[in-house]
Amino acid sequence: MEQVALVAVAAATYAIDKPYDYLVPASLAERAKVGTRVTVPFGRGNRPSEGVILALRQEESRRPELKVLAEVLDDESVLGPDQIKLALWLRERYFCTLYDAVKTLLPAGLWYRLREVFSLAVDRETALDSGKNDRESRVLETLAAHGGSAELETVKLACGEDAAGVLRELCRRGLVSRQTTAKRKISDKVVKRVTLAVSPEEALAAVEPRRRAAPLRYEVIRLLAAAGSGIASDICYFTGASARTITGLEKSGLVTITEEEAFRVPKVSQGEAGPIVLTGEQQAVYDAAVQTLDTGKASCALLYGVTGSGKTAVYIRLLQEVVRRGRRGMILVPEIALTPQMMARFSAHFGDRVAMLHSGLRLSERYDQWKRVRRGDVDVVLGTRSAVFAPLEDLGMIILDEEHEDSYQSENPPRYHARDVAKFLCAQHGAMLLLGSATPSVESTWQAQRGAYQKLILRSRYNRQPLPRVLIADLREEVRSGNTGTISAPLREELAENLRRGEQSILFLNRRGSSRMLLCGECGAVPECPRCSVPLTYHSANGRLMCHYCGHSERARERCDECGGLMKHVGAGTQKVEEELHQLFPEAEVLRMDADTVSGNHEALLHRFETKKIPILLGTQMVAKGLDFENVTLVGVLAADLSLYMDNYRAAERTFSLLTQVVGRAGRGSKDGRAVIQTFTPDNEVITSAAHQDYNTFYAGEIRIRRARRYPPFADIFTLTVSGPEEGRVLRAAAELRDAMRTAVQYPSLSNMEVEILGPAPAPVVKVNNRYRYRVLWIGRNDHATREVLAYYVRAFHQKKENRGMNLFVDCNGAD
DNA sequence: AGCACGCCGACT
DNA sequence: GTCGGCGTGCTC
Repeated sequence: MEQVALVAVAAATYAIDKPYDYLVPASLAERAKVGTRVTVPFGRGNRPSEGVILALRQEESRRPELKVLAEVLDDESVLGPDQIKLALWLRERYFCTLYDAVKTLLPAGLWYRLREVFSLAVDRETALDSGKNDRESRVLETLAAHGGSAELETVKLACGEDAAGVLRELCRRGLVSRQTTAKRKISDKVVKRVTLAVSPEEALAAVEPRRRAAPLRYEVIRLLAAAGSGIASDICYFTGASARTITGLEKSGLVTITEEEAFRVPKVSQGEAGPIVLTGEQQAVYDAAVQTLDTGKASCALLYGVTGSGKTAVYIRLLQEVVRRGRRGMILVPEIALTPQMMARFSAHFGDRVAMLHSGLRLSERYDQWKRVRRGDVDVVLGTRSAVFAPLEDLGMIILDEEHEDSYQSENPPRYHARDVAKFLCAQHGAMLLLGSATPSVESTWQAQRGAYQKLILRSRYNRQPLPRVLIADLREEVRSGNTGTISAPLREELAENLRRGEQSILFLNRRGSSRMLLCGECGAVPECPRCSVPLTYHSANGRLMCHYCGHSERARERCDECGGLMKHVGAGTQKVEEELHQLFPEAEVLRMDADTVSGNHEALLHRFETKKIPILLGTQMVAKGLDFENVTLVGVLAADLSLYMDNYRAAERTFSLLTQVVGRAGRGSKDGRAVIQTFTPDNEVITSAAHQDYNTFYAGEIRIRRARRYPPFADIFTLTVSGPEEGRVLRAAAELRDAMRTAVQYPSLSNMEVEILGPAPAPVVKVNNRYRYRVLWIGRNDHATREVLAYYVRAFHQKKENRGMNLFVDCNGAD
């Protein structure tokens, strides 16, 4: 009998991805368990690759073509049978490789980096005499210089990128041997601290002569001379240097790098743990949900609850009930930073039986939490998007709070949506999925309307506050009356009124990104990223221009590269608005909050706003969320239309949700609130219904449009993006893809899919990292048959040799 | 993707 | 003859 392992191999690309069979040698039979990570030889060159054992099989006869498992990396399985099923589902659903699927569902702290170490297999003298050409000699000398063995990366650094091929040749001749070691990528809670190894004067003197040739080295030293020492990642951020520059400085003996314990995330404060008393309405919702839960069948409910209706209390009671029934539960939130109160409440009620998983944790801490879940030490998981992969057994309920939020969709591939993953898990476990929101996604409400989801409603605000009085300011009239500014007459009056009363106001500039750029005052040139088709963003924290797409960074110049004119700052416009406010109300202090003024601690800024009673807070997107101030009685939306006319089917939904949230901010305290919405389209139904906090009207209008235009939920939109370095080839390949798919959907077997294929069209940002991107849209149904067809085309695309150097990826109902 | 194998021209 | 360029096809 032979033992055979089915392995998901990291080196397998999408086109050739499948479980590969490997022979388990007797020496590894004990440790090679399902769900353990392994290394295997792969491809013609048998280069070592990571993998995960998906299954084991006993076979009668020996298959001589099978290769043998090289190593087992884990002592215990890291992947349970449920998770293997989930990985298979992820692959099918998001067009990624098995291994990528496995990787997304394991915590990042668990990952190993493979290192290849090459050693001289003969004595030093023989080795140094054996080089057949210059390249071989250099490699052998490098190995000798490193005491006989060195990592592949080290050799590449010294001898160039082709060192790998030379080393292979030397291995074949028996001069060099290769070992593969697995090393923990993230070991513990440590950060790298960089300290000057010599006096600041000496260090500066050392780098000064080569200041022109090696400006980054100079900048790093200058920073360290001023600061003494710093964390490596911070130094890279402020100077634009790479990690390599810093290791280079270490080699030159100018700095030392030490690892030190990173500070821990502050402990969650304990909240009140008294029993939760539900209101009549909350109780009714709770009862209905428990009834559904007790059927033990997979189900989904939509909890529509206006802001302040006490959804969290219902969540906690339901999860307590799930736990009481011997099952476990999960609650997902869009962004943990905004819900410290929720974390406090959960730890108060579930104590150490709750695990918190979110981006604020260090990798090792996340790993620790994950291990607690896997051991079965917790009943409830609270976390952000990726927490949906926490390996909870006996799952009884998953709650998605604010289910309409975009952050539930991953922004890097595989671009899973936590709601869809949760739905799959609930189906597997016979669990209940509860979606909560004050402005549910149109898709979810549609499912509730047609009866596929249970409908649960919380109508009344907890402390019975009246809704704010909303005024819509018509910006067209302002233009007609000669007001060229951004503050309309009605908003001006309300602001003056608030200043008189000593109450606070929040002004909201509804614009994404909140970025600033530079613009030449003379010729109008805007510095663009050399690799992407976007303007560079100005960061005042380090005085540099940076690209948000590829990470390119350069020093900001005072004068234009083209004409020598003085550069001006332009931006999301908060600064312009700030100036205007100063002119209108010279005596009033204005607190501006955008990416530029915040730099990481918006809590401190908000605290100042609250305690110092600063009259006006002006900000971008970030002021819309999680703010709750007693003394704020006026909220102004400066340009409600801005997010409305985006090229995306969800623009209306997002705008409605945003406006509703912002308007809801006014008058959370005891005083009456007002809101002013400035718009060029005062009759637009999205804006008027948001002003009245009228979800039903918004929904009725929006679902009509979606039906007419065949947008989700009436169809699913697959985006197939072709990318590559040459625009012409990318465009041609995309057009060919479109033609091939159009032909295919006319086949009788596929013609019932009712598919529409559009494109190619350039992606919103056509060039990223020197790669052009064009898209083809497939509008149809996201069902198994369709995914099979699309998977076929993705595979075919990668197999075509004309498409070398190009890539194709698929996304369904994506965010942009 | 990454690698070996094979086929062809240039050169000792 | 043989070194090395690139085109082709496979990965348990």
